[in-house]
Amino acid sequence: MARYEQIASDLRDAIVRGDYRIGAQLPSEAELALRYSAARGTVRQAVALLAAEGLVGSRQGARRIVLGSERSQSFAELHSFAQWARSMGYRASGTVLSSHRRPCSPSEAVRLSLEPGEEVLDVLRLRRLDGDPVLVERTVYAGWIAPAVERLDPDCESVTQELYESVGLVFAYGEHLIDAVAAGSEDARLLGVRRGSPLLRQRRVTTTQEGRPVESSDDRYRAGSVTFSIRNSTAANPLVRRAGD
Amino acid sequence: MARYEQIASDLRDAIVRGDYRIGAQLPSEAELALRYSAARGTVRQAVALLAAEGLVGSRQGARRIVLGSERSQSFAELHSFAQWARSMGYRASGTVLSSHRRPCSPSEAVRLSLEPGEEVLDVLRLRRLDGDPVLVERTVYAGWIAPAVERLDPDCESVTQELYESVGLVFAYGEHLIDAVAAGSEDARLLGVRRGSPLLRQRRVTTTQEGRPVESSDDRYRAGSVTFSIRNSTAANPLVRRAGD
DNA sequence: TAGGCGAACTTGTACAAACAAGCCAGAGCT
DNA sequence: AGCTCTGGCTTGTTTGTACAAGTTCGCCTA
Repeated sequence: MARYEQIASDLRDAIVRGDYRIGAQLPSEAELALRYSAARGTVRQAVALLAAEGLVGSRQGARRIVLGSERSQSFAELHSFAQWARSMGYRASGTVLSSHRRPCSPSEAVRLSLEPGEEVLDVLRLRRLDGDPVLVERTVYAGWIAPAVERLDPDCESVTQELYESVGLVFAYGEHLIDAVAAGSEDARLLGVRRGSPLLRQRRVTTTQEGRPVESSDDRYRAGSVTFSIRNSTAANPLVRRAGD
Repeated sequence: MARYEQIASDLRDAIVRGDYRIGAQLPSEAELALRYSAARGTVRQAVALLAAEGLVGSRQGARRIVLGSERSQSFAELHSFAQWARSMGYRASGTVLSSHRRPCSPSEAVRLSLEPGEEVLDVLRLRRLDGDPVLVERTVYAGWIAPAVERLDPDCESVTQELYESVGLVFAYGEHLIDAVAAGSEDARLLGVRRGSPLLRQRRVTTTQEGRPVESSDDRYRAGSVTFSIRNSTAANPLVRRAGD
């Protein structure tokens, strides 16, 4: 673990613990540098990390202030339903309802950087939290990873983790589109809600460290089961609004 | 504009223009430093900016790669419906349907850092895109900003901009919770959809540069009108999943 | 008392240097 | 052909320095 990560971690703990309340000022960079016997640049990297997490804000000339005190989860926990559920104290389970290969559509070819007509693997999964159906996942995997996905246990808890352990695949980057849709008849049946009831939809494309697209997925959460949370600032602006389709 | 912002801007333009395709490698830091006659640290700040936007990814030892090629909007455009709409080429309008003062509830007192029972301003707005009703906004403003809000034109296009011009108020930080809900009868009537149809809900709390909460809002978008988009990576992880409520 | 001014403090930007750690391709070997 | 290994390249981390730019607060003055 790098020095700046240690410092960030230490400060984060202090904030989460309540040593610095929301709205309070953080010590100056010079003071922190002295306290941790590090150069000012190193301290800046540490607080930049906290700023990116939305825990602290800063303005030139004024002390940094604490904006929030909740620990945000790691990328792995965002990406993997199972890992997220576990960290929140839930018991996650899931079932593969169907899985078959087919040629990719033109739009999928673009999204996954495939040749037109190349083969993909289409998987439908139902995911549960503490036994309750919560999420319908329709995932399209690029052909090159399909064999590894097909070898997975149909009731496998964490696909992300299994793929890492079996073939060393790491999900490194993701793009997410979030909107609301009405439940179709299949969605409704699987999630145990009425047709037309609201679902939170997350469409995502995930790529490896090398930038190679792995999967494209359409995930639909039962309303009320899951909320997405984002902190932003004039400096860091990850969340973007788009016109619908 | 800082040197590193110029460099970032230049690289961003090149990516958006297509000089570097998705999946292609960026020049090395040393080469960029030479090209721009800047120190390596300055170049690193520039590419860190692009990485935060999700345009490029990086791994130690290997050249940086291009992940996306779409320009993402600024914070102002995220926060202000009107500014976002304008940048996308839409015509935004809006109407205040009701506006009244009342004592704040205990939960609002916590969210807005108010004393229990302190006065707040409750505003209901309907927003349109090219004339079509798209968004119902239920906003609670902290008492100290209420007079300025009440002075606004009821059909004011951009609240954010007006508040900046009239009292110099800047929205600097925001926390957003995104989920899906069914339209209530009021929502349905205002948006012209059926009761129970899906809406994309964005609850947010916005604060000033000093970390002082200004407003807490419950915004409901008609399904299909707006999509939220986020890029993330193992390094930068702004988006977080939460259990419902 | 209200306002203006300035000094001290704090964060932002930029440069330079050095070493660590990981990636990759080509040389060389089996 | 296929494998290993090594050297060069590239990004990551840390330190130190200097100056720019914005904030804060006390002091002085009108």
